[in-house]
Amino acid sequence: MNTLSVSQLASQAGVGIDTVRYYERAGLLPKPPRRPSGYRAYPQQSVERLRFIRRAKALGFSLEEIAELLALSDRSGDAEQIRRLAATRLAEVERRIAELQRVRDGLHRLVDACPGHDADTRDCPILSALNGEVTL
Amino acid sequence: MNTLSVSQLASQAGVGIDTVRYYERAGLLPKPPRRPSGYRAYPQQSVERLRFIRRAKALGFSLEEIAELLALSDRSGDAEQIRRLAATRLAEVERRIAELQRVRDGLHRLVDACPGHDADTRDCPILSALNGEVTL
DNA sequence: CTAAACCCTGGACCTTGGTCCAGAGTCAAG
DNA sequence: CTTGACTCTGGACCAAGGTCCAGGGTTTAG
Repeated sequence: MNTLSVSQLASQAGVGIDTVRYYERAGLLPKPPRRPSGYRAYPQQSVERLRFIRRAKALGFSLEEIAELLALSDRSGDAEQIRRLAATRLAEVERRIAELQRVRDGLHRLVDACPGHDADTRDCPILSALNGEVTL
Repeated sequence: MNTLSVSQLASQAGVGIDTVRYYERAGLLPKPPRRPSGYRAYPQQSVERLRFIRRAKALGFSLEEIAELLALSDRSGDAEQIRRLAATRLAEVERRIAELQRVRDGLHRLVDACPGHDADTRDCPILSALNGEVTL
């Protein structure tokens, strides 16, 4: 047979069985035809669809956004909407990076200011900074 | 009276009432004395403690790590342990930034490759990339 | 004195992306 | 035919960090 059981699909796509069914519930994976017993019988295509999801997830798209990408990709319309989704994601990633860089700089100053051993917690500059007594 | 009710404390520290009680349950805020009615009566100090928590949270410490910082700060021992916690956090933030930069670069390539309008989703390079047909 | 505003507790609920389970049915090998 | 592996469903549960609610008691201003 050239259809796949749920466990075959899962292992070929590198995800868990429960994940496959979860994606179906979430509308990311179309409901597959069933064998008379009720077992899911996936077409080979589904492997690619799951891999698409994995790649998009790796780029930080939420499952909801991925559902949108898939819907657009299924409908064959204007590529502009796809570009917009990616650009939005990109902007958010850049915002997040900038935020983390601020956090990193703050932590850096704390760590650099701390003498390590030879200091008591009572006058640890990290604690002072967190207490707002000084601004590093 | 120079003690604070839970709502006074919350508003002075800039957090929600429920958050104060949540922090108490989580062990971040010591259980305050109670008035005969059972109402919590916080010392002024508690405002600073909550602000400490807010600053540490802004630096990406989890509540569990903050509990540790507070415990160390209460005990007055060696500042080295504090430094270690901050350094660990810093390393993790740096790891996360590097990861997001990879994501950003991937998204950048996608967005740059997409012609926007004038292309059909059938040959949108973003979808091709997500489908694994090409590697940008 | 009364009404509004406050506080108490314990527990339910939220988000995201799954993971696990019980109880029942199905399939393949020997 | 039996045994073990597989599958089905619906729902519970997890992390983290809160947020909200009901049903009751308290406090305070007017």
